[in-house]
Amino acid sequence: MRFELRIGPLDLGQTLGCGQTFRWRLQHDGAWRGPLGDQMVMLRKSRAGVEVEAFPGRRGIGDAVAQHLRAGDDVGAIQRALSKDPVLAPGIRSMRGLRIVKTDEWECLVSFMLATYANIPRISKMIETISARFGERITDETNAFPSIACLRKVPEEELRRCGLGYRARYVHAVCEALDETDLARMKRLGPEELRRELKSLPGVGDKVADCVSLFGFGRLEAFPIDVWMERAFWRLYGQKGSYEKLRRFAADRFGPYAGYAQEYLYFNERRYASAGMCAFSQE
DNA sequence: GCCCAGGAGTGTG
DNA sequence: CACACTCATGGG
Repeated sequence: MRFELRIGPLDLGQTLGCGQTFRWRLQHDGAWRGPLGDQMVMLRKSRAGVEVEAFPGRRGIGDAVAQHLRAGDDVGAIQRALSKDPVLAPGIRSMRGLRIVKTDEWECLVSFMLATYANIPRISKMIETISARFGERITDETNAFPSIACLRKVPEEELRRCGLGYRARYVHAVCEALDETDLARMKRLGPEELRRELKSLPGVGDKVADCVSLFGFGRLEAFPIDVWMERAFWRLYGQKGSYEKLRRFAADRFGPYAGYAQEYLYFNERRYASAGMCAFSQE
C-alpha cells in the first residue's frame, strides 16, 4: 500500500532520528523505515508532506501514521508562540522540521525505562533484541514490539540475557504491575496524576515519567530533564537546582508546549557539545 | 583501556 | 532538602 500524507512542517531526520523513538532507521535511499504497531512503514519526504509505503498495508495504517506524526498539530503556531522567548528563538529556526511524535504508551514506557544510563545506540539495540525474541513477526527482519502479556511470560533472567542489565528487573516488575486496562485508564488522567502514577512504577523516576507523558501519552506540556537539559538551563538561563525547581521554571516559561521547547533545547545542546557551536543567543 | 550514557533506588547527613 | 553510592553493560 502506498499513499501520500499531507503534513508540514516535517523533517524526518529531526523527528525520527534520535531520542524520541528508537526503531526508525534511515535507509541508503533516504527513506525512513520502521515498525508501526504490527506493520512496517517507509516514509519518504514529498513536496506536500510524506509519501508512505506500508506492509502489509492493512486498513487504518493511514490514520496510524498521521497519529504517530501528530499531523493535526499546528507546529508553526507552536514555534511562533515559543519564539517569543528570545533565548529559544534562534534555536527553533534550525529545527523547523522537528515534530514531537506520538508513540505507543507501552512501548514508550519500556523504551525509556531501558534508556536509563544508556546511550541511544544501545537503547535501540536492547529494544530490537526484545522485539526479535518476544514480539510478533512482521517481516523476515522485523518484529513488532512485544505486548505486556507477551513480555510478562518472560523470566527476568531471560530479559537480562537480552543485554538489559539491571533494567531487566524493572521491566519484569512493571509487566506484573500493569495491564492494558491500566494504560487505558491512565490516558484519561490529568498531567500531574499521570505523572504520579507513572512514577509509582519500579524503574520510573521523574525523567522517565516525563518522557512517557510527552511521547507515549502525548502530553505536550511535559518537560523531561536530563543531563543535556541541565547543561542547557545553566548555560542559557543560569538555572540549576532540583528536578522540581527546573520543571517549574520550564512550565512557567514555556507553558502548554514545554515539550517542544525541551526538544529544541535538547537537540541544540547536543549540537553545541559536538560542534562547539551555539544557535542560541547567550543570556 | 577509558569514559560516559536522554537515571533510578536507596541510604545518609 | 542535598549528596553519595550502586546498579550492569556496551558504544564511541
